[in-house]
Amino acid sequence: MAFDPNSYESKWRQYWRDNSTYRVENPKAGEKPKPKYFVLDMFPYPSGAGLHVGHPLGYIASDIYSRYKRMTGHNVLHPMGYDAFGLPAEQYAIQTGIHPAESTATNIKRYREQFDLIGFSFDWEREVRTSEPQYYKWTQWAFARMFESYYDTALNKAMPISELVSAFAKTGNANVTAATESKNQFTAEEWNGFSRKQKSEALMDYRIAYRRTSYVNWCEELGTVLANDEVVNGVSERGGYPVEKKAMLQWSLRTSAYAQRLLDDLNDLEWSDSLKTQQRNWIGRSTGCQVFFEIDGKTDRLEIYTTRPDTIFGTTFMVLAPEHPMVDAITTSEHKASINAYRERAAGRSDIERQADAKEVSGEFTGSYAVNPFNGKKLPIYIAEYVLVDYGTGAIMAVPSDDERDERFAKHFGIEIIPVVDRPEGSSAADKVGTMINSDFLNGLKVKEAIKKANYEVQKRGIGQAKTNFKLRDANFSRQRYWGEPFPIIYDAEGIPEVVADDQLPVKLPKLDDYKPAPGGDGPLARAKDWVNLPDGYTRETDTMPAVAGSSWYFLRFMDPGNPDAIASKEAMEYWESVDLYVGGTEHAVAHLLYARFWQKFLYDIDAVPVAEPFKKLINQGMIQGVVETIYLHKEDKYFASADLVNDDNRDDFAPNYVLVDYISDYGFDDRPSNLSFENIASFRKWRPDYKDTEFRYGPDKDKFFSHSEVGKMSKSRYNVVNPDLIIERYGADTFRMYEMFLGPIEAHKPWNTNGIEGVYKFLRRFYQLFYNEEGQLIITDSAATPEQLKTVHGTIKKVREDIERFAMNTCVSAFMVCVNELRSSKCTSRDALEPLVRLLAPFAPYLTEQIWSDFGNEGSVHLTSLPVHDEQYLVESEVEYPISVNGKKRATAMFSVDASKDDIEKAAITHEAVQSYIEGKQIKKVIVVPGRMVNIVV
RNA sequence: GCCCUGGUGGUGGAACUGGUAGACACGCAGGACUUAAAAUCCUGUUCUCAUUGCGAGAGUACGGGUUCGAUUCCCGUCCGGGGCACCA
Repeated sequence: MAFDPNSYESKWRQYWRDNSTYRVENPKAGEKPKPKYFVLDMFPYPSGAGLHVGHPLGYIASDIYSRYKRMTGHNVLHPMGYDAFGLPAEQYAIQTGIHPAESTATNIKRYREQFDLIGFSFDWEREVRTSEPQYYKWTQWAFARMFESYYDTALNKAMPISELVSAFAKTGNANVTAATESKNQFTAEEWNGFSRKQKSEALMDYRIAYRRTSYVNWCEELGTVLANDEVVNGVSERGGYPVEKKAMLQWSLRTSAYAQRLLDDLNDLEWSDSLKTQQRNWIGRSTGCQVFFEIDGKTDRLEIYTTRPDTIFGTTFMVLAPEHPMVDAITTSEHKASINAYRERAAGRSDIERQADAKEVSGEFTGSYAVNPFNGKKLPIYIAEYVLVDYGTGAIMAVPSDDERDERFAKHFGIEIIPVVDRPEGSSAADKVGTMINSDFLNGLKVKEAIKKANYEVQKRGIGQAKTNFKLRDANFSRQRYWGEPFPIIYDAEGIPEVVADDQLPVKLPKLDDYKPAPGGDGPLARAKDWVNLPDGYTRETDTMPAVAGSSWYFLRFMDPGNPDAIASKEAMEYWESVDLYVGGTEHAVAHLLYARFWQKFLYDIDAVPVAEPFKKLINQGMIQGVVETIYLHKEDKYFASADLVNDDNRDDFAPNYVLVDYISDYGFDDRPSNLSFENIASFRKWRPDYKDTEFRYGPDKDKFFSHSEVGKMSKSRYNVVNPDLIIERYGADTFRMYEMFLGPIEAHKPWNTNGIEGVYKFLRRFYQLFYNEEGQLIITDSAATPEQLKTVHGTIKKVREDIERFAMNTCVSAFMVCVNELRSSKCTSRDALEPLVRLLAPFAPYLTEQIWSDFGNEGSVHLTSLPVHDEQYLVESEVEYPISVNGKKRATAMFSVDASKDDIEKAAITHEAVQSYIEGKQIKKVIVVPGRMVNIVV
């Protein structure tokens, strides 16, 4: 019987399922547990398109690693679940009326089939879905705890809000060390005199989950608010709809309070540098100085933030953000009209418009002046868009000599420029080098010393202090959507928010007939009157949580998925602790990973988890890209033109149309441009009946109709999704798995092509043929393996183990190929040599190895055996081949015994026949012998 | 603009701490088997020159440097990919 994966793969799929081969147990009380290892994949959003060939890349690598760990004595937690809340299912529901839960369940079923097909070793008994009430109960529970906590900046952790309440009652808020943006001050007497409502509002300024009016990214088309990272180039990431700034009452999480810890704890993680840098940039720590400037003729002081207090003598004007709260108070009557016009214009402009002319200089004078605290100089106060209201204090001291933007502004408005740093040639202001000039007591100091001195002086004179700033903003946590977690929040008749009691959780989503947003910026839940209105005049919050909520802690639930009393039991948490290896794409480098780290730290603070970081080691798999194929439709004459008829001059006359990639021949070849054959054109017409009579115009090459080909993301809308099912049907899952690994390093981005898949298929067939004859009978014998064969096998064991450990699955595959090629040419049939190879290959090709293992007459799965260990004795060489170089250029090779002395090797090398012509008549200056490596003769 | 990455044959890639550049695979060329094709198997395949045989030289984006020796380390330039972007 010839090699035929289809003949056995489905059998083993069923076997693994029936026998729960991959079930993982938590250790029982009193039992001495095996060392644990937690391998996690970023769980997918179950979209309607199903898995494409890009998704499994990371899953396969982590599956191999999990199997490797399992076979080397570890208790491996390797679960999978679904990030099941999200926008697409809801939009689909709006279009079709099908409940998101229903379409999501359908999609999940499809995903599961595909997962099973590929042969992943997930423990499906631990599956989680973020949209299940028993899961989101704990999302709500964590939110409730955040509502009931504040961040103590002295203790550097979250604390119960009740402690803050008693502190307020005793001493007011003047001395509390709590993270807040509020400037309100109140005494104990004032606090005690507050109404319930006033107290509630005051506490909102401190809660870690809090509600405030903030400028948010409002997307009218989607009817919801979006987070900054859901907005790309001023349009929504999903759908590409315009996004505007809007002031709305929104739930937020005080992520900014955790900025320093999120930054510090990065250092100990085994993450790539680029990823850590991305997180650091996002957190955006800067150290500077907060300084108060008096305003001429006013009692109010203007607070600014600068990283360059040394340049304070170069300040020639001040700038406020247009939205700055002090603008009204300082604008003089004759400037009111123009200031208001400017502010209106700024408010009406979307981010994309602002960015488009970021280099444009605009601004408006308020008519007021600030006073430089060091020299009393009067400084005109402007407002301008280039100062952002939500960074620092929303106001700056402008130093045109040492800031590019200030310089542009000063030149545009004809404002004085005073040089204060004598910079060396070729350096810029950002380099912070040079010597201070025109700066009174700072003169003669180097910039870095001057910064320290200026900080000191500011503090001494009581006009400010050194301060650290972060770009990281609080997370906006409200969405006006249906398909997300309801907030565990109710409002009493006065509108005071309260958390829903723990025993009332989960707050389940109500049934709805219409998923469209309700009018007035309310979410669809506002339509569910029976659900919203509670006895005693209470009402429910109608916003829902964003998609990041459920994914911020799902890894914890896998530790103890069914637990009704906690996220997971204490024992389970202490045993599994955190994720040892996390594999996923870079698209989640910032948002998901940052939120998950924040969530974990909060849970750590309230003693709900034992460690403060969720993911010890992280590997980013690259994206497998698709080929995007387009053909050109003439806009006026409505015919399709072959790509060779389209050039830069007439390109605008054509509208590009994506073509289903299946209809394209020859893509991926440089010398044979992608094209549609006659049959393909017929298929295309059938696929798009609206074009069934459209003419296809050929270019000079009359045989072929060319399409335009480029590499791009695989997506349903580009019709270029390659489905793994078809590959598996043709070659089997083992080939698919190994081919994806063989494509290259796991982190690399690469376009999908099947050019090399035959090579991997051939390899597996040859592996099979080592064990079976053409009739499908085992041909293994008990004859002794030769030393060469044992060397091959043990060398392979050693290399594969090392390469798995450093996640180099591609070189593992080639090591297997080399091994099989060698054993094949030496006609190896020895069980001693071949049996370990079955176990070694098992993590990569689970189906074939299981079949061979069973044909060997073994009971039980090969995947529950142990990985072979290499025996060094088969690898020791008596002789080593040394390259002999002359002046670094290899000229000959020679064999030397491993224990040959340096001197012997040197002597033999210089008398070696092949090198004579290179050293003849020249003086040998030096001979370098690296034992076991090489010889270099320097002449 | 700033930050992070990467640049190796016709192609995907290998070379882990500086030590035989191009493993493995695809593709291509030639051969065997076949009436023929497919499949399979064998041989060759970095480039240039030479070729009757031995060979010789160059070569890891480019230009320098350190070193006995550099794909690997350092400096500069160019190009690709990703992220951030008026962050004071």
